[in-house]
This record gives sequence, structure tokens and C-alpha cells, in this order.
Amino acid sequence: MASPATFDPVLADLSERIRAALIAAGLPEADAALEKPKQPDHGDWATTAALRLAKPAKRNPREIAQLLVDHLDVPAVVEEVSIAGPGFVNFRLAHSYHQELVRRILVEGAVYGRSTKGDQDRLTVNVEFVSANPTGPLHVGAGRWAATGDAIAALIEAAGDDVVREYYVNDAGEQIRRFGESVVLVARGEELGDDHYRGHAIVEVAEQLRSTHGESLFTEAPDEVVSVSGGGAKHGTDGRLLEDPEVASGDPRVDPAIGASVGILGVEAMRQRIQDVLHAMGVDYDVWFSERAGLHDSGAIEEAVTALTERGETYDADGALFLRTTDHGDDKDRVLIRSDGRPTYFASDCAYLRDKWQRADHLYYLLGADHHGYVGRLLAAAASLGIPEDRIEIRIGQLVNLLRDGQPVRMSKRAGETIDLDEVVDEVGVDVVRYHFLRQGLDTQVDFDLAVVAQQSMENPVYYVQYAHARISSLIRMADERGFDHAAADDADLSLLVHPAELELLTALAGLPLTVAEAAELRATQRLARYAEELAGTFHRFYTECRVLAPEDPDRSPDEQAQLDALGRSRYWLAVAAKQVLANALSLLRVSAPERM
RNA sequence: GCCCCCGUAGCUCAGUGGAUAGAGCACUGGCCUCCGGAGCCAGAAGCGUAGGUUCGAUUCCUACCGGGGGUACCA
Repeated sequence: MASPATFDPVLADLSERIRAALIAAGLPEADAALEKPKQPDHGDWATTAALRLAKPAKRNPREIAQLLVDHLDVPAVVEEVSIAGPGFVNFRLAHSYHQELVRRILVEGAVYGRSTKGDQDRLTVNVEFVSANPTGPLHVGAGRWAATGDAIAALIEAAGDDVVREYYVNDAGEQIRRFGESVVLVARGEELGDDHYRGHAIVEVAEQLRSTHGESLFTEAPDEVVSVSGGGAKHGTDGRLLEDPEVASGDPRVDPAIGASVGILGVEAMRQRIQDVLHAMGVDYDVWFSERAGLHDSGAIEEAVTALTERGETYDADGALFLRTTDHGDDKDRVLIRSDGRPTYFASDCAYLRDKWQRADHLYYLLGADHHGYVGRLLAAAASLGIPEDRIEIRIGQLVNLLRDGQPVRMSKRAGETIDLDEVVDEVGVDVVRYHFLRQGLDTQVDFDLAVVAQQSMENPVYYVQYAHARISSLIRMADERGFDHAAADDADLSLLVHPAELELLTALAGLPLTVAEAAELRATQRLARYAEELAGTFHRFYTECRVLAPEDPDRSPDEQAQLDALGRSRYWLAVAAKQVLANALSLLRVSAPERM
């Protein structure tokens, strides 16, 4: 678990002294980690070492706490040590410690809150998220994975690792031919079957392909035989898949070769639309990984199957090739190569896993609950490939319930009955959409009713946080107008900051590094969002109670004025530090920090 | 059937072994001669049920009740 000592030499020193005190007292080794007390009036930091030692030392925890305190070489920054409750040892730090924090934040700027790792410890983390099939537009639910995956990636970066944001494009296989068929039929103005994809996006893709490739795309078989499913498929001279039961069920009105070529072009067009929407959401990927190009055409699937076979993980049965996933905890063994020679999607998954593992040290998958069934086989596949258990991480997020005026909306790409992400982003704005998803954990099923989100938008907590930032910006502008000397941060006497609201704000500002580290470790974006909300609240309280720029009053004596100015300067820089911390938190969530609202 | 997630304030959600369980919305009552009232202060209200582990459980385990999802030589 992340420890505050990691970010702060003062706390590291205190932690070390606690450990030394335990040894000096003849107590067993114990975790000397510092924690934040829930109640701020208990102190700035606390240790539960005495409580933890009660059992092994067979002594009353309060006695142990007393022993610990007796042997503790209290550093100068600790102003007060107290034993409380069942055996907590609380530490109150000197005001000067918090006040210096303001300078540190101002110096570190945008870097404050982030940590760095040495080359030895730094990992390349592959973060795969969204990866929705490119057979239709992204709907609102995908927005959750976009916002969350992207923010988690940002958090992992902030914790000091390198990140690759990756989208896996399912642009191969039967569904692509069927998608192509749908586009062809729409382009010709013919009736769609039950298995076809529909919706406005299909129409738009059809129009787009017509204008770039001409009408013949939909009526004449291509010169070159195209394959949607790669090396495993067997084709006749006319491009028709042989021995493929799916073709028999395909639409007789569309030549399979036309369906395949239109499918490939259409899927790429749809993928581009998805990329555009994600960009509008503030999400930009490092890698768009094509299943067709990267796994089928490249021969990676055959290589992966061969590798798995060489590792002794596969066997033949009924003419098909199975992977022994039950050896690694899966419910049943999974087919890699069907009896007709075509690879399954699972074979693609294995090959993709292998490819990613060659490029990264740690693999993170963010999947929706509808893919929960894949987890077992995916982990088993990873084990079969020799990927260590602790280097692959699959997180399941609960689905978003889409509502329209309180009524559930059944989402289906084939039926084209969706609420598109781009519509929602246009209507309520990126910040609202992102924040709506980021402020709650992945395990929560969230309702998303466009009407409600749009209507409540002015009461959305994101505005509360942004308002705090805008308010400080306004303060800075005001100070400017009054001729405030901005260059004088070092002249400010920060020891003047002793008002309870000032100290509370200082303590809140100190919390960012630990919050970021914990949020990154737990992959929990809501931690940071809630922190930002609390910080905003703390600032608003400070701002209500503590006047920064003294109101003008001609009757004031020069002495009084000088005092007010000195205090105002300190408060001004405290506010500027708060603005920086708010901006840093929002930046990690990829939510804007406006100067004005 | 089996597997996964969730039941915390009237509503939406935080809180992954510690002290008095927190926010927002909604409700009630206060606060602008002054830096942004998109704000602040005060009030009322809660851990689904029953056991277990522990010095200590909202948190971990078991059962039950309630809600959602997953279980293919599908794609």
C-alpha cells in the first residue's frame, strides 16, 4: 500500500523513528506506517502500531502506545504526541511544516502530487480499454470505459510508470462480413434481415463509402480475394468461403466477397468515427491494434498457437485444437482452431495477449460486466503463455443503465437502438460526462439518464470543483487590478497562516500525493474525484472566513494596513497553491480547470 | 444449476480491519456596505437480515433475502 512516507522526507523520518522506538522498547517488529486520522482534531498523522502489536506482545495496546512514546525520539517538526482511544498514537505537526508546503507546491507546480520511479522499478503498463466492436457507434455506456480507462492510465503515469493506451479493434471474422452485408443492403436500399446491423451510423457509412469508392463497390466483386478471417479460412476462386457453415446462413443477395470487402472498408470508417468521438472525450490512444492486420495477416495467430502447442498446452479432439485452460482454473477447455480450420476469437485473444506481453511489463484490461465470462479463459490463456499472475490484471466494471426519461433503453448494435456517446457529449459537455463516470467506483451500476444529467448539470459536483478553481482565478485577476506584486511569493510570511480554516486548507493540500498514489494503486478514480470535491469545499470555507485582499478603507491607520497586507499576501499564496492543487487533480481526471465559468 | 458485482441518509454515491460512518441533491432555518451566493453555517436522517473470525467489522468469511450481469467449435 502506498505510504505517505514515500512522498515526504519528514514523514519518512518520523516513520523511521517510530520503528526505532519499537525496537528500543523491546517490542516485536511492526508496521510503523503513518495514517491520516479520520477526525482532523486527532492530529495530522497517527500510527496504529500499538494496536497491531497488542496480540503478538500480549499486552494492553495503551501500555504499548505508552512504551512507544517513551522511547520515541521526537523530531522537531512534531509539536505534539498523544495517545488516544484504544491505543492510537497521534502526531501534530508544527504549523511551519504546513506553511512550507505552500512554497513546495508553488515550486513543483504541475508536478506536485506525482511521483517518480527509478529505471529499475518503472514498468511499462499496457492499458486496454473500450475496445468496442467497430460495427456501430459508441454508446453512452462506452463513455464510462473511456473516461475511467483514460484516467486510470493517467494515474498510473502519475505514480511513475510508463503507460500505453491501447484499443483492440475486432475487425476480423464473421461479424465483419455480416456488417459488410448490412452496409451493402443499406446502400442498395434493400431490406435488412434480422441478423443485420442497422441504425443511422450504418447509413452514414454507406454514404461515405459510396462517395469515396463509387457505386460499384456494392455491386461488383473485387478483383482481389479478400478475407475477413485470415489464414484459417478456405476460399474458392470466387472469394467465397468454403466449408463455412456461416456462409450458408449469409444473405444470398450479397456476394460474400463484396460483403467482405465492404465490411473491411466499413469497419475502418466506423473505427475512425469511434476514434473521433473518443478524441472529443479527451481520450487519445497510443495504439489502435487491428485484429485483422496485427494477428491474422501477420501470422501471429499461427505463431501463438504453435507456441502454445510447444508448451504442451494444447490437444486435438474431434478435429479441433483445444487449449488446456482447465489446467489454469478455467471451467472448460477452449477451442483455438475449429474443426473446419478457422481460428476462434479465443485464438485471437491468445495471440493478442502474447503480442502485448512482448511489448509491456504489465497488462491491464478494463472490461464491462458483459465480458465477465471471458476473464477465466483470458487468465488461463495468460498462464498458458507463461505470463506471471501478478502481471496481468483484468478489471470488471458494472454496466451503465441507460434511461430515457426514467425508462430503461435496451441497447443493441444490431437493432441500432442506442444513445450515442457523441450526442451526449455534445449536449452536456465532456467535463460533465467524464466526471459523472469518474466520481464513482467500477463496481457500481450507474444510471445514466440524459434528461437527468443535462437537467442537473448545473448542480453537478464537477462544477463545484471547477468553481473553486475559477474563483481563485478571479481572485488573482482582482489582485492584479489592485497592483498586487505577484513576484513576491518568497516575501510572504507564511507563519501568519494560523486561522483554523487556513490550517485545514493546508492539511488538505498536503493530501494530494498520497491520494494520487492510492488511487493509482487501487485503480480507483473516485478517490481523486472525491478528494477534489473535499478540497474545493475546504477552499470555499477558507474563502468565506478569511479575507484575502483587504477591503479599501481610507480610515485605516498605516500600521493596520501593513498588517492586513502581510496577512493578505500569505493568504494570496495559499489560495494560489490551492488553485494549483485543484488544477493538478482535475488534470489527472482530464477535466478542465476553467479560469472563468 | 454454476460464477461475478451490488444492497450505506428520502434520492445519487464515497468510505477495502480502527476513534463520533461522510459528501451532493432534496427538506428546514440562518449568512451578501466587502475578493464570484455556482458559495458558507446550522438542523434532521443510514450500514438488507442472521451468524462467524478479530482486541476492534460498513469493510473479511458463511447462509438467507432483494437487484443486476455472465455462462457457446457465438461474434
